[in-house]
Amino acid sequence: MRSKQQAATDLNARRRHGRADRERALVRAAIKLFASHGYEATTTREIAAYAGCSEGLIHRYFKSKEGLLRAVMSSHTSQRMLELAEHLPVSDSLEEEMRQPMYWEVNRMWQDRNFLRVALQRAMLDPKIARSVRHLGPARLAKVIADRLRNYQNPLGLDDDDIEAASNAVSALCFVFGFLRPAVLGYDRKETKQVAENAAKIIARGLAPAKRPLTAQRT
Amino acid sequence: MRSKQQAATDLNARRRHGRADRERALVRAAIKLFASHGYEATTTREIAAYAGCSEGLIHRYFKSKEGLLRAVMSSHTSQRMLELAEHLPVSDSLEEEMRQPMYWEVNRMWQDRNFLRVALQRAMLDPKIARSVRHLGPARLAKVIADRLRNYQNPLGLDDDDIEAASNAVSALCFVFGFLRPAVLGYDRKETKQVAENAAKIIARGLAPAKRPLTAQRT
Amino acid sequence: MRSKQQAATDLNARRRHGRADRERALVRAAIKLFASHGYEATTTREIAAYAGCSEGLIHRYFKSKEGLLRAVMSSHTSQRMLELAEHLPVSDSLEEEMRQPMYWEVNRMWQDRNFLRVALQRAMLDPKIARSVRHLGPARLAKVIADRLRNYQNPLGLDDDDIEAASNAVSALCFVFGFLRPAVLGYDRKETKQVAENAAKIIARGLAPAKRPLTAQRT
Amino acid sequence: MRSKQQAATDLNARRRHGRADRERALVRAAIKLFASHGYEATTTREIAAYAGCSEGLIHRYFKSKEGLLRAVMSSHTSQRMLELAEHLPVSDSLEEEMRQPMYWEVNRMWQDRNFLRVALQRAMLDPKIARSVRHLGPARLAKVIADRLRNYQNPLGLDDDDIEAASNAVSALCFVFGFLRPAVLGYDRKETKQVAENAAKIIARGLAPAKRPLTAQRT
DNA sequence: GATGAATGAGCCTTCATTCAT
DNA sequence: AATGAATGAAGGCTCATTCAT
Repeated sequence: MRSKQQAATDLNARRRHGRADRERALVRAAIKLFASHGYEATTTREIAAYAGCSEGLIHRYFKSKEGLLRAVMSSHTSQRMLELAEHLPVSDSLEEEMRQPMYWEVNRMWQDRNFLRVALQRAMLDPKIARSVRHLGPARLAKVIADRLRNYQNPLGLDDDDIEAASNAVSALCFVFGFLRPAVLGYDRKETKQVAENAAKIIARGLAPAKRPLTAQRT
Repeated sequence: MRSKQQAATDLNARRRHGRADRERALVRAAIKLFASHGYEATTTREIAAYAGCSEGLIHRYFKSKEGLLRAVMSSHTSQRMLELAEHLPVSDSLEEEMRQPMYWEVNRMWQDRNFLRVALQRAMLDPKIARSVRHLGPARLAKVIADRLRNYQNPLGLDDDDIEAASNAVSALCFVFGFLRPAVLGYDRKETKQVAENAAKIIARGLAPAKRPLTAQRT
Repeated sequence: MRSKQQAATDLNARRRHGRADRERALVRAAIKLFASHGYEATTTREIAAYAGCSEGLIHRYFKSKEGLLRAVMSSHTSQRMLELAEHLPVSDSLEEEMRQPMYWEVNRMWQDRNFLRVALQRAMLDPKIARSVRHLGPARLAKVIADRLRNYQNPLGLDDDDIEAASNAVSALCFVFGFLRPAVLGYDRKETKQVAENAAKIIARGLAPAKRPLTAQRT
Repeated sequence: MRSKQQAATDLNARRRHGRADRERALVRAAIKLFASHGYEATTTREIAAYAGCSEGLIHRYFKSKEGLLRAVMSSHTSQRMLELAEHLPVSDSLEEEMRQPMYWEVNRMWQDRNFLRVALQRAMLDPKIARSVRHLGPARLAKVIADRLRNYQNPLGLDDDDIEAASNAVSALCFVFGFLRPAVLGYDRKETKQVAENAAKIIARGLAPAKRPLTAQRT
């Protein structure tokens, strides 16, 4: 037989669980609708309807429409940080060191394209959001790549500015070919991925121009 | 003494001029305000006040707020097309062939940053605008660069896929380092320009990797 | 102690009641204001204020100002149809057969004068409303009177065209003396009623000219 | 050779003529458009376009939109007063005494239906207009008929209340069958005219029911 | 806690009126 | 005197937010 207290705990758990579910549903609905119609043009009623719950909940859970937007923004920024570095195996060529994170990131951007649309929209209007996007977005990938290249640096003697430039360039290419072109401008996704890959190769070649080809070909 | 006809012409000219001035003022105000607050959050009153004329004029000239947006969109798309190719001198190195259009474009993007914010905003919400941005935006620069590289191709024997990838990569870098990072995410502009330039160098090197070293070795 | 179900029922009832009350209040306010200022010149704000509720409710309940007008139009047209025929007792003289419906109708028109003003206004501007007014308005009363006269026809041998003309004439007199003159043109109501009654007598006499005088003389 | 003064006079005449023409055109346009769309829903721009002149003229000539309405109202009320009585020949039967003015009036109402629509619209909204319509409208015809009947009275010994009732009834029938039913409610015009005529006959018969038969019997 | 009906501030738009030419 | 471009007040309608149930 369960104690009263335990029953209450269960109830709270259920409640909290119910609440967490609804919150997630609302955030997901908001991402979807903000992404396609824009934040301003999306009504709280639409969001509630899409999430399958009542309009008032938005204000209970998130205080306001803007609060929901804040929840949307923090829903993705927190967890994605660490995923990248951990999931990537070390590879044995410079080209692979660039291609692998790029591949991973291009796919992630496609998955998160709705969130990215919202984030980009708002970053253009709100400097505060712009700042957080700046730290969590391009810098993240560039840092990971730069670290990898630096690990590669010693034997090859890569220039530090070159590492900086190359890693940031790859980060930029991920954004453009992984998100902007296919998800916003309607480019064919396979083609953009291919172009991105080719571009990565060229950059890798440019980073250590004499290295691979010469040694490889000469031997 | 002025003839009647001339007076009438002057009158028409003045009137048309007055109207054209006001239209331009409204379009400029709209670009500025749409860019900073977003299209939806900008009220027609604000636009009229910022442009220094009455609200009704927006509807007289542009039919509706959306009509003003259309005017905004076509205000930049029409003329910029041809400017790029014509203003650039031919240069004697591959690196220069890439750096020059990039330099030109990065500066242009900074000048047009407000317009670009509006265009990007709307492209994310309206597939029709997305399509026109796609054709007038990235494709334009990539084409110019690709043509230049192709002129360079014969003596060097550049691969066609490489040209495609490199020119599109440079186009992407222009967007990110010329607009997105400095104008949206608040990066320092000089730094982004430097990174862009370095990246262009790397790409140029990567495009013709055997070039400098090989010729050097050949001699 | 009331059961949960009953409480819920009460709640629904109260809610539905509350809504029905507000709807009626809005429709009544609209009739009153449309009648005195005209449909176009009446603002939704005025209507809401007069009805004692908020402006947004008009659009929630009736979709638009025009929707409220439609509600106004159907608020009276539906129920009045059958009332007339059923409430009138059969009488024993031709004159009474005409006077009774006329009396009933003249009073009804006065009661509904505001609605009639709105209906007449809109019928002049909207052929669709004109059509419905035509079927529900003059035709209704004329039909009732004609039926009564036809029941009287056999013993008297009334001409069918005469019945048609007389019943339509009475219907017209009701409109003019029951509504137009007192409610629109500001005639004294008692006088117009008296004139209507006298006119009805004349028509009754004209319908069966030899009838009454002859029988009167026979006694 | 014409003197300077005469030339100026001609010019004034032409000018005044031009102005009078334009005024008439504006009034006619206003009647047409007020009648079909209503006063409020008709824009001054539409009126000016329909009349073929500029919008500003309305305010120059009539001071305001309402001033144009006043001009519309007085454009018909002044001249129609006297026409009726003068154009009708004396007839030799009671029935003809009623049918002739009715015929005349029913046709006139059809011709003036647009003006009548405007007048009726405004009379419902503005007591001042209602009063003038009341004096110029129903009273006019009723008076003419009553006078005619009174001329007929002496030999027949008609009751004064009957004359009052009958003439007002005919006036009412003219309005309903000459204007309201055909021009507002969309009834077939020929049918309404026929019904009106038949009703007039019945009233004539009712006015002097015993006349033909009774006098025959009395002798 | 959850609901959704009610609120009202504020938007886009229209249009009578003014005024410079 | 005539034009029609410019004005700005006010209307219908939407929608984030509140609150009674």
